[in-house]
Amino acid sequence: MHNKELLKGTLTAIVLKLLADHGEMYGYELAQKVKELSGQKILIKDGSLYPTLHKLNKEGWLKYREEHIGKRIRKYYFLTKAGKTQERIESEKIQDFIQTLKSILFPDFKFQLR
Amino acid sequence: MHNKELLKGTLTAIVLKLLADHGEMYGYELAQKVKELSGQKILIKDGSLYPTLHKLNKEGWLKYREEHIGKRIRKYYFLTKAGKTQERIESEKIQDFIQTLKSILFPDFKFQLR
DNA sequence: ATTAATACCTCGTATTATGATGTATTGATA
DNA sequence: TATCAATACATCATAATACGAGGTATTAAT
Repeated sequence: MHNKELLKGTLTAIVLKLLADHGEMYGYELAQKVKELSGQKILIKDGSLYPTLHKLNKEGWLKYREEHIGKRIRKYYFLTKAGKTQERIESEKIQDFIQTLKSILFPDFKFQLR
Repeated sequence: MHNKELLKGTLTAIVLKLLADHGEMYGYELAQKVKELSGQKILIKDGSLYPTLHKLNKEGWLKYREEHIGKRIRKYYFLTKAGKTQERIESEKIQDFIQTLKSILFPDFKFQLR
């Protein structure tokens, strides 16, 4: 994504959504999935991802279990009950945001269905 | 808009787009128009608007003429040639951003037309 | 007379993704 | 076997940007 500022406020929703869709995932895997789904346009950096995962964990929206792959550690994150609720809230927020943005930037399509 | 962070990076595009659509407008009018078009969801604050207008002016994307309404001053802003070009660039960026976001958050609608 | 709306402005603050930096393992390849 | 890319985690200072707080002043409404 060329303009980094546009991504502000979206990372929480993205992480919650991916975990909702794919069950448990580890950090590196999440970043790869975002890259894949976005057609290499959104490249989540570790500097963003890990602090976000820690924050969401602190909020009580996700937990993790550690898995030892050889000598390497993976932390598989999964949504809590509260996290599943929050995922719906966040997704709705983004959808509403998109609609609102469109109403200003593309007002010609005022009556589009989605 | 509930989440302020989501608006980050959109204000430039919004201002350029409104001026492209409506010709010259003054600051206060721009804020009102955004409020109206967004169904009162986006309330641009003076603390954001005026610095942005000054920045865009500095970039050479818009100029203004002053009009004296009684003892009150209005600054009517309008796009320069460069500003019109930039407006298209910014709008495209936002549209691309929206598509990319959708591809992650609403992947079910992968083949939607818009 | 008082208040809300209009109309402009500046500056410090909060938020958040990133860049820089670090540690370490594993797989590929020359 | 040495080197490099990819994997996998982490922390912290920085940059960008909308906002809040504060300011000045005019005009319309009550």
